Amino acid sequence: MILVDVYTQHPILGNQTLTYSHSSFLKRGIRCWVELVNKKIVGFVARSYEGEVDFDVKPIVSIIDQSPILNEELHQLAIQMSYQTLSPIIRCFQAILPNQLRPKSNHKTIQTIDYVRVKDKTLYQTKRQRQVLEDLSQYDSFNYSSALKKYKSVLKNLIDNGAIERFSKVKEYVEKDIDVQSQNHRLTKSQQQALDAVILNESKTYLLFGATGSGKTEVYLQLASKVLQNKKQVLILVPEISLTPQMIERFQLRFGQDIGIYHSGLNDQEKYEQYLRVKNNEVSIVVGTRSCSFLPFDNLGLIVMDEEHDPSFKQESVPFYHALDVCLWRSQYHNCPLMLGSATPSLESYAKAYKGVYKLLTLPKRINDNLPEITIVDTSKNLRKLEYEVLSQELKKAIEETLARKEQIILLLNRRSYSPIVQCENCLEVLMCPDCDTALSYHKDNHLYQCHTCGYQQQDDSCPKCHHRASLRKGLGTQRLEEIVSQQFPHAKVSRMDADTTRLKNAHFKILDDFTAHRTDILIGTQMIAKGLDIPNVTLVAILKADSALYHEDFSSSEQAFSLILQASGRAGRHDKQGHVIIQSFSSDHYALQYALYQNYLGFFNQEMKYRQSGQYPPYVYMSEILFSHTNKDKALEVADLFGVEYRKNNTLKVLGPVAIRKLAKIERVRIVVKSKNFEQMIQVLTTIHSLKENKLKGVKVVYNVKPLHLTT
DNA sequence: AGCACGCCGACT
DNA sequence: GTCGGCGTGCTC
Repeated sequence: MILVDVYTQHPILGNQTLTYSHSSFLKRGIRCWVELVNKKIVGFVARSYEGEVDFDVKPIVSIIDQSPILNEELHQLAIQMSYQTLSPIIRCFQAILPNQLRPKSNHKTIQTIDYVRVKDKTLYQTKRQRQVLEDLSQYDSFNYSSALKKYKSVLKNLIDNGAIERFSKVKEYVEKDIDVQSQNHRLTKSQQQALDAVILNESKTYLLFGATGSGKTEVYLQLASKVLQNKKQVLILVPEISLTPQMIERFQLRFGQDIGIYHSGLNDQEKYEQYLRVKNNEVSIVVGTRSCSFLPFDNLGLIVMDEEHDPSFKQESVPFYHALDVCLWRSQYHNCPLMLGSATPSLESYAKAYKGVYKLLTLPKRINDNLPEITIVDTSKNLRKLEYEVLSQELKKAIEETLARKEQIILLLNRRSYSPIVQCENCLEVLMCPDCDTALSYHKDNHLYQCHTCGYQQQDDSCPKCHHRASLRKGLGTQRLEEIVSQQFPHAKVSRMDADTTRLKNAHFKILDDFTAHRTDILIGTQMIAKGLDIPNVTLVAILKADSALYHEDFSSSEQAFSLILQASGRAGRHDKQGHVIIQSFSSDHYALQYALYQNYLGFFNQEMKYRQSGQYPPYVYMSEILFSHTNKDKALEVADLFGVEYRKNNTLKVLGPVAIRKLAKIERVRIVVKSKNFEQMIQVLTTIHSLKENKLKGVKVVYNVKPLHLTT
């Protein structure tokens, strides 16, 4: 009997396969329909062989693919990723494949378009039919629905006769015509040095360290055109929000239509079209976000990861991979350089560059030599005043002056909603989400109390404790900030960009477009507007609660705050105009703010590395987070304890926890953190203990977040 | 995850 | 004697 082992999308089966029978051998990586407890699900062939088993095997229902849908490289990558992230391999396949091809049970069908073509020109009965055949024989193929509109029933008759054949093809990307701009792009001396330092056809990682506006993009562009001349492919990864129309345009103008763009604004079909263009070698340069790191290039010559420090490169769900690890792996496989670029590199990357693991390339100063002036306003003095000022006197004055000069302003506040805390006016009880350990936020636009972690909303504002009205709205969110700014500056046009206003497809493009075209004066937003924007007329950027990132104590909170301020200040005065940055903060003497004030990355790096060393945090150790979840807290704790005891038996690991953390959508969660000096060893210990104890889980779900960027709260 | 099996209390 | 509560265990 021919047996086939398949991976299936099944929550409890980790990397175990199920065995089915089939009439012939199947190559690994072929998808098929199989039956599992009366349900038809998609399976992914792991291996097939001749053999017998002692249980009843069911036959494979049907085969989906004629040939494997993952090439050898991506198959190996999936195996590696599954090992390093401790995630089921099927989840890695899913991450690698475009949604349309994912081995789930409910995948959508791939869109096809129907065409007609002439098969036999002699098969006509009427004059009209002869005419139609004559018309259509001019084309290799003709769109079916437009042919039907044109020829109506004559076409149908000809199809019935067999004179015309109807067939379908997968819907394909239609190439756009773009004029290529062939100007002379002069490089500065340091840009040229950076460009010359990169060795093509060799797997090496470079860190291009340069402030915003120092011309990193031009280095990428010139490097890319060198690689394209060698007939190799280029992958450029950017954070989602940096993929603005201006950025896309810049690449398109340089390389013409031979470029793929991949962002979250595309739907599954559009993403699949881009995927096919890469697979069929129709495109040799792609600019896109995290998921692009898996595109099926067969001859990569360069990978660029812009804004390398950006947390959006790490996926915050299973398989919790970091695009940087994927890029490192692919750079080795294709023997090509990997270039990381940032003004505020992650501590880990800069430390590697410092040690010589990565080659450090520095772009020293802004092209126009015009750094913004940064001011810190200490709002802790304000606190004691009766009326707490949202906008300090200094900030108000700066806004007025900027508006008077007809220049634009960005206000950053890392909290959406109108007010993030709602209290009962009688007993001061805070309104909480019934399903999560999260306070409800008040949204003024729809008068709803919403939970930002699970999406729960309610209209009722009665206190669950004393049934009085909960009408004390405390704290400041972007909605309220928008209201205050509009009141204080009635002549300014204000717009807001946060998760609430960008929910609709392409909504953020529109908001940014209006701001770029100066149809709005003041843009208020959460940190999504801190990155990538390049608007010449913005000369004032203010961060309203710069230390909010420093509050939730986490090993990386200083790094996040420092990077946010420097990224945001990079938005101010990027061209000939003098920029100004105002930072409002309660803890103005914090070193992250002080080093940001002087734009001193190296100073911050050195101080932060001391803290990381004394606390034994990354990059001095490798860290993993293990999350246990169940509706019942005691059950989750019990299983976590079991794992914790095993971890502690291994003296190469430092183990923290287990501790119960915030409940999320009725699911109780328990966390263990382990640290190790040796990455490989850490993975092996976690893997061994997992296989030892996985039969003791009893419904408790375990997920691993290897090398988390921050701890789960 | 679902779904069947199974062992104990409340009820026609 | 039966209906149904949900604890336990399996899925090729």
